[in-house]
Amino acid sequence: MRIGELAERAGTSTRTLRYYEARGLLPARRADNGHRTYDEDDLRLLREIRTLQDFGFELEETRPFLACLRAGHPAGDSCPASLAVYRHKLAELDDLIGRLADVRDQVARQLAGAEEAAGEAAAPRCEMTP
Amino acid sequence: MRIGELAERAGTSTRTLRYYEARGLLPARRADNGHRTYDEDDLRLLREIRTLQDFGFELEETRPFLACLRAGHPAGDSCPASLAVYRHKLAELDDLIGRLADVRDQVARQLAGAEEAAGEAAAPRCEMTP
DNA sequence: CCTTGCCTTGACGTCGGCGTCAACGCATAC
DNA sequence: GTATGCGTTGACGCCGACGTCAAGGCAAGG
Repeated sequence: MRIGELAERAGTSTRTLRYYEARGLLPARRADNGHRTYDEDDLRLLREIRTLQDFGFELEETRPFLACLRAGHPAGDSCPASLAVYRHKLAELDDLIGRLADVRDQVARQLAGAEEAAGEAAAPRCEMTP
Repeated sequence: MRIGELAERAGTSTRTLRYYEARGLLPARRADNGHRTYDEDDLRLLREIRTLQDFGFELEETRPFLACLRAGHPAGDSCPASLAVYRHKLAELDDLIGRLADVRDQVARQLAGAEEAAGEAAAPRCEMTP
């Protein structure tokens, strides 16, 4: 399988595959004419990368999962190093979500306060009106 | 007040102030020798920018708040355009937090599944042991 | 006179994950 | 012969908010 076919089957681009190879994530064998050659295992590895990417993992963080698959394990997360990445990402997500929730509440309060101030300006001294 | 003093009083850098001027956010008057000159109002505007930046607002999104202050309003969020930015950011945050929460749960499930698989491999057929 | 310290403009570097273009080769189909 | 369609490498562009360095000016103090 050449680069174009692999890209299409994985729903990505040839540029992406060359980039992964340059980063050492997904090295390719070469045909006599210099063309990159891939097999079904490469497709599995590529899909592992893409899945993790969709979850927000950085490329570097996918390495343990790839190593795990290459070592013959049934899944990319069958190895301790992969689990460590999971835990790290989980902590990262919890922290981020927490901070975003704080910001969200502060913005909501600012908005509520500003809306109230605008309402008072539009209809002042109306606290007792129904 | 010159650029260095303003930067220090706002807890930022001179580079940042020049950047804001280049973007048209915080223009400066000039002294005879070409040095930028700022006053207390500029400090207020700058603090408004920094506060919003800390909340994750983009620089472009701070413009309505600055215009509001320049128009003489008591707060940057005393104007409808600012409230619109608040609401937009709020929706953005809710969306982002929701998607991150989804990812978080999926990662957590993956982790749980992988840990269970690893546990079974280490101590197989132990469902009945206490 | 010379150093120190503030200021000026201009321009390149950073980070991640590619997109996009250039210029080229090789092979098959017409 | 040539048009089409695959592949190759190299290199610059993008996004946002600056950091950092270069080269220079100008004023006060020793």
